[in-house]
Amino acid sequence: METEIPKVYLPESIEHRWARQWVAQNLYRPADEDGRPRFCLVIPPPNITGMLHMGHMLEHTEIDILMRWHRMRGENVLWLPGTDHAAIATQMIVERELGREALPDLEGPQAKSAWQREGQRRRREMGLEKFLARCWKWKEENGGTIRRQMERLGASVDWTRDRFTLDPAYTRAVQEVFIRLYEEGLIYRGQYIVNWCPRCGTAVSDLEVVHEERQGHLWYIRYPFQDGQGHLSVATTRPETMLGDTAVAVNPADDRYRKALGRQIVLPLLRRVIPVIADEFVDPKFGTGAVKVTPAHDPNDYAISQRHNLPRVVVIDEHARMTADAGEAYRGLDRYEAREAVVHDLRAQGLLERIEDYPLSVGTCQRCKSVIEPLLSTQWFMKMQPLAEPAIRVVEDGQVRISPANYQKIYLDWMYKLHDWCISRQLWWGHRIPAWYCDACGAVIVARQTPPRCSKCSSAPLRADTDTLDTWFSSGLWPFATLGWPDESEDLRRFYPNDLMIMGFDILFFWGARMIMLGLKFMKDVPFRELHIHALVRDAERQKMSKTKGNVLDPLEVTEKYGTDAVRFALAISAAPGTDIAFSDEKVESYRAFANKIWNAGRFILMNLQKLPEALHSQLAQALEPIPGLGFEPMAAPEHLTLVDHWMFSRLATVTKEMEEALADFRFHEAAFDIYHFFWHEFCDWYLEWVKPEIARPVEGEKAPAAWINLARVFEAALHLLHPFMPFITEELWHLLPHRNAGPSISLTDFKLVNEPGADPISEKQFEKVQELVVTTRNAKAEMGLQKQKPSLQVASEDLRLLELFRTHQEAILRLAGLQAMHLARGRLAAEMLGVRAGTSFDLRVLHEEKVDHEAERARLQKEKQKLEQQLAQVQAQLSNQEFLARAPREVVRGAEHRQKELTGQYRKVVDSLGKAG
RNA sequence: GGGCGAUUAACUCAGCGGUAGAGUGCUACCUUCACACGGUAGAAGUCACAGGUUCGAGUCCUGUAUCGCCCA
Repeated sequence: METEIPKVYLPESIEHRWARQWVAQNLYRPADEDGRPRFCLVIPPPNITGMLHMGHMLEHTEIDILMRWHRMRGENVLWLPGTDHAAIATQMIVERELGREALPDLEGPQAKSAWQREGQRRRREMGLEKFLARCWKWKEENGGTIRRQMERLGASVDWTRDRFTLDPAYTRAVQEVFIRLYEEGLIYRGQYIVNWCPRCGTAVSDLEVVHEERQGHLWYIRYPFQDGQGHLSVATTRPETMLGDTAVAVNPADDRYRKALGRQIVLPLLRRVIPVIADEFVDPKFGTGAVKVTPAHDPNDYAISQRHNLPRVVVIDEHARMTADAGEAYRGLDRYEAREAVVHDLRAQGLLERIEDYPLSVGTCQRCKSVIEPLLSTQWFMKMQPLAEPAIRVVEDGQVRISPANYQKIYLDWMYKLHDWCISRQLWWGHRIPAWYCDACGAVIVARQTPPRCSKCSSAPLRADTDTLDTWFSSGLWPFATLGWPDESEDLRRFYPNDLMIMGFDILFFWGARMIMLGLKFMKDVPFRELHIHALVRDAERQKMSKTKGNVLDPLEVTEKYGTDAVRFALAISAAPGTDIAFSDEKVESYRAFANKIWNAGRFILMNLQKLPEALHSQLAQALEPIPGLGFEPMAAPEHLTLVDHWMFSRLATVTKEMEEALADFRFHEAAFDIYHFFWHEFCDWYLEWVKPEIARPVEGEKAPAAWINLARVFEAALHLLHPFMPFITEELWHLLPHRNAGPSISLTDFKLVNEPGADPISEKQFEKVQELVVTTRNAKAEMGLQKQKPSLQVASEDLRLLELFRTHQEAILRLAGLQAMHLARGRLAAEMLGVRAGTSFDLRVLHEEKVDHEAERARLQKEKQKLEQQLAQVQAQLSNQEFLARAPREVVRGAEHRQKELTGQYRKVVDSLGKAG
């Protein structure tokens, strides 16, 4: 029968098909409650504006591996997908679209910001309702990208539970949380300095400000005393803010300024009279030790103003332009134009003492990179202290395990010094703050429904708050709001707390911390038992991937090129906890080769299977099923198991257990390496090669040969171990095998993963001896240039059982080592014969007729001698050390003695041979 | 300024008290009927540096250097 299985694995020919089927069949919707343990993880929701990047691909690969692993263990698994409305990002995109429609002819680098400005203008023109309709339209048309990408990559999520943070049900949860926190006094409204982005036109939280080191200046300005007697010099990085100064402050302990305290100063340019005050906050070492105080434009100065009851003069507005209070000369200027004008005017008046270069850290908007303006503004805040305390406790006492462990410390450090969180945003796309204002009496009313009139003075109508909530506010509820909260839903009961959360470090505080705080607050329990932080994917040069650098890889593109499984495997095997991943094409190529290897192993088995009589297929099908409670123990009767079978099943059991332990600890790289090594270098290189003749031989009769049953069983088990890492290729191969009750997917078949009693160390040791014989022989043949020949071999050993072992497996040894015949004899081989090799417990000699290259042989022996001398010196030093003998554990000493004996034997042999060869 | 992490083969990284490892690359040989995205064999490392603890240190401690990240 002709094979139709291609020689080279072509992922593109199968992946799309399986991806579609998995979704169409709702394969990953968890079953109704049936007594099995459940395993639940909710996705860290990607932005609707986004596309999947390599970070997502790594995140989803890690999650998917664990989901599939747990599913095969027979657990009822829910991986809940969804997306985040991404307020600022979405609004920016839609505004830019509006701007582009209005100014279609613009081009060049300036176009973007012009469109943005025009779009903002048009947004206000069209009003809230129309703008939101436009956003929803954008979402419907573009927001599905992530979902399509996830489907393509085979993420085993339950699409029937897909969630979006602006879903009506989710919105209700957000409102409910706001109202309850407000009623408890944990949310309040007030006037404070906030981080204001002049371009986005909204307040942002501390976390959304990115600090950048920039080269700036320190301007030293003279502030004359009112009495005309001298001046104070103050240093500032932002001279334009002097227009809002309402004091000069010095440290009370600073003797230099003792006499200045209490005196009045005339603020240059504006001629406002301001006092000199003493405040502990002032650092005497900064600048001159005297600092200007600008309460409306600096958070520290604001704090000083509270302590000293200073006025607050706003001189910069929400567009970063100077206000009327900045003085007629500067009114309307941009903050940087104002800086130049102020410096110019000060210099003209002789008040600019000097300018120094000064590196400073500038806060920029995470979203649009504009320089953040600290602005005095009325906003809504969440009190963090009462929420943070329990969230600290659950991590400290291990109710939430954060891994890798060093992130636990980072989390705690951040939590200890948490400030109140500014949660209101001057954006339209998002969750409206459920607050209304009575202009008649000034009352603030927070309510679930629009109140018809003021609850205090009964005036009507009321003015609705136009602000929305920080997007991260809604994501903080994700682990329970996605499951139906505030209703006491079935899902909530079943799946909360989630078992696990996997996210990138960049959102540990944005999401991780807030999920823990809000989960504890509203569910009275942690949101997840474990929080795992995955690595960062960098490019091949270890550079961070970024759009500006142009080194961003599109996972879909890489995937189409090499196959999803290869990319997943490359990511998984590189994902050592705590290390970033340097991702390169070469790396993926090598795991594409692995996929190809798997494919061809399958191809070999399937091609030979096709030659078997149909009747035997059902017997093999039986062999492909796990034994309940035992998993993939060998099924054939013991008398049908050869050494290589015992060895293989033992390795299978050990590798399974190692993978289980590695995955439980998020050591994806180890689990991936374990199966890689097992499949390629044990299953393919040894087992498959060993049983090849049995498999290729035509079978007659009614009974499937034991070799076939064992091989089919090991291969089936290996496919299961590979499946979480490489779902597509394993799915395809699995369906080509003759299963009795084939289900829709390998991922839904139970696989008993831990199989502890399966290990068989005695068989492993024996097989290793055979391997040593084969490898040593190949090595000797290669060294003598006899690769193409089939020489005979002499083997000698004092160990009769070893000789018996070799005799039993003579056929395979001859074939694998490329020999014609093997002569076994008791004893050792005389070293003076050329071509003798000493193994640890046997000698061998390749018999050959060709002339040996004496020079090469001598060089090899010299080198061998040197190496052995070195190793011997090491062991002897150890064994001659009385302290070592006295204090080291006995098995270590015994190991050293054994090693010394072996090395000495080998060394003598080499020296003898050298004498002969020289 | 405060904190954290890294430094191991040409490259990318594991290993974290008891004989230095892998993948890629490199060298030689092999187109043998699963696979050249393959097979067989091989070469390749003062484990950043300096002290210390220990019978024994890539592995633990201290310091130094270089690089990276986070926070202010």
